[in-house]
Amino acid sequence: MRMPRRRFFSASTAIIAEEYPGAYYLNPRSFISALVQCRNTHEIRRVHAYAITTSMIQNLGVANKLLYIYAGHKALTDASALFSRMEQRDNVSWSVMVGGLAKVGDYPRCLETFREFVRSGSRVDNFTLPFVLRVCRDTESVRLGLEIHHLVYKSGLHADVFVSAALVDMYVKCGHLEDARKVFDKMRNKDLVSWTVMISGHAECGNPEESLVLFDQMRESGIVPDKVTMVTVVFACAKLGAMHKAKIIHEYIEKRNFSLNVILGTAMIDMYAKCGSVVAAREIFDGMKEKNVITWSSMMLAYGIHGQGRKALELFPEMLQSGIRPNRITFVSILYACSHAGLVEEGRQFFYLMGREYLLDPDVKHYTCMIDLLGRAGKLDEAIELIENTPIEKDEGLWGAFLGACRIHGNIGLAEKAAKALLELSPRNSGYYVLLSNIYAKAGRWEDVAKMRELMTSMRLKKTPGWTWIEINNKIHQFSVGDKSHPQSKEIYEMLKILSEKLELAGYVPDTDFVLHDVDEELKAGFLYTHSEKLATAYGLLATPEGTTIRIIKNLRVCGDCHTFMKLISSITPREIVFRDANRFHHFKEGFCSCVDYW
DNA sequence: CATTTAGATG
Repeated sequence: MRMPRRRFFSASTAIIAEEYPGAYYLNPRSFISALVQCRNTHEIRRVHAYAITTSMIQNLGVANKLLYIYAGHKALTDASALFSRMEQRDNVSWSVMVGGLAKVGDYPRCLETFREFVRSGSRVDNFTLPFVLRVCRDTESVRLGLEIHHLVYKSGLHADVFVSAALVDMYVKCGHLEDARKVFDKMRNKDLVSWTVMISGHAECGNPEESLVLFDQMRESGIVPDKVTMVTVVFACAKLGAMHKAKIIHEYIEKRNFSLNVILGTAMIDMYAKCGSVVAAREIFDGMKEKNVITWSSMMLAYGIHGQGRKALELFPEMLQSGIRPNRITFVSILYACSHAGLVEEGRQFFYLMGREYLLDPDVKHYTCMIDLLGRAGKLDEAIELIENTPIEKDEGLWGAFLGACRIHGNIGLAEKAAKALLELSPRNSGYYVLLSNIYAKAGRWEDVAKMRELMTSMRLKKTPGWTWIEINNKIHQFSVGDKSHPQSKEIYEMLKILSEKLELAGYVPDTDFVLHDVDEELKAGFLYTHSEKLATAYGLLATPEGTTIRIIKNLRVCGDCHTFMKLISSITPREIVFRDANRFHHFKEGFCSCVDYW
């Protein structure tokens, strides 16, 4: 009878071999191959035990591989135990330990191990440095990053792409974009990873336009993007909100046959939603084979920011049907959708459901949605009661939502309460002073408005400059209040003049409550006419053929007067306006806005 | 025997 051929290259073989100690023929090479096939910590431990009984553990390659495999399964306790018992260690052993600790996020021990490594007199190498650089990923640890950067230069390792790419990544994660750029510019061989890190860094630090420029430069330099690059580019597009660019990126992804895996697909749902097309987002969603809880939550949020709360709610049972359990972020999306569509009862039900059915304790984000939901609906007393009775710690977002609700309903007493809390939490954020000031202005309390202004001046706070931009012919045009820098500025202002005359005939009265200063009405109206969102709208009307949807984006919340203005534009011209503000989308059509005037 | 980059939160 022919015996089946023995396969030595599997964990099970090694484990069987353990029961047959005669199987001494396993050499280090096959041992390592066997290790790679272990599926869980339990199997690794059995092979480890066998390595000890056969003395194979004395082989440094075997021991290092064991360390590596333990680390790969996040079994750092096992790895540390082995590491501390190893009689000899080389750079690989140290690197694997440092890397493993960094990966599971145990930064203190990672750093401690790295220091011990340096003290042991070993030379740091190009493998250890990228690992230890992972420890530095916030503004506090950037000092250590600088130290390591210095070490890199002293050791001459900056020539290594892995080391340089890790340095670039470190600076980006710490928010030091200029330093990242410096290292990046000096690289000789800029690799795919360092390009990708630069692209995501710019998107995260508020310059997504530069991300897209870098993406083009990367391709020009002959580097072919991979899935990860595409995710970061899609993320940049979402930040930018540029529909035209989004379509180009989408076409590129299709042309290059990138498979729509769950991460890329989810990023694209978010991109289309934030570029103003919930329909396109839904198409991506429907076309995805694999969906996880993040995919579902993103689609619900997409409906939420477009004010289509009911559709977000419809997805919930479908998600359960497909076997996905909601998590806390799913509930943030759901509650957000409820609040932006005025679905008070539904929101309440989900708020209780999350605790009762899914045993998720609502956190400050969920409370914020509830405050927003109740506040918009005018239930300010109920909202403040919820705030005062909750055991959770209240943050800026929560009080900010409440203050916003007080503004809508003109409740000065509660607004002052919210503002007091906010100014304690964040005394240097000018937005809250402005908001409170607007509330005073609306009530005609000009003395209080003046006080707020004085306070801001004495603290040297400035209003965050508002800017609005519009994408025309694949180019981005940006406007600030009173802006005259645009080459077609003259035409834009003429257009605004014509529009305002037409609108006034249609019954439009400028709502001067939205001007901070106590100046006479005519002058106030003058300020209003040059708000950045009006300039961008006027330019959109000028530069695109009739009937084209105008898509604009603002970095702050839309001004109330501009909101009225755009509603009227959509009634006197055959235009739809899709407007993204810092908070949500407004779809203006035939005189109405999808937000039903709550925002 | 080892190395870096990825998606959702008023």
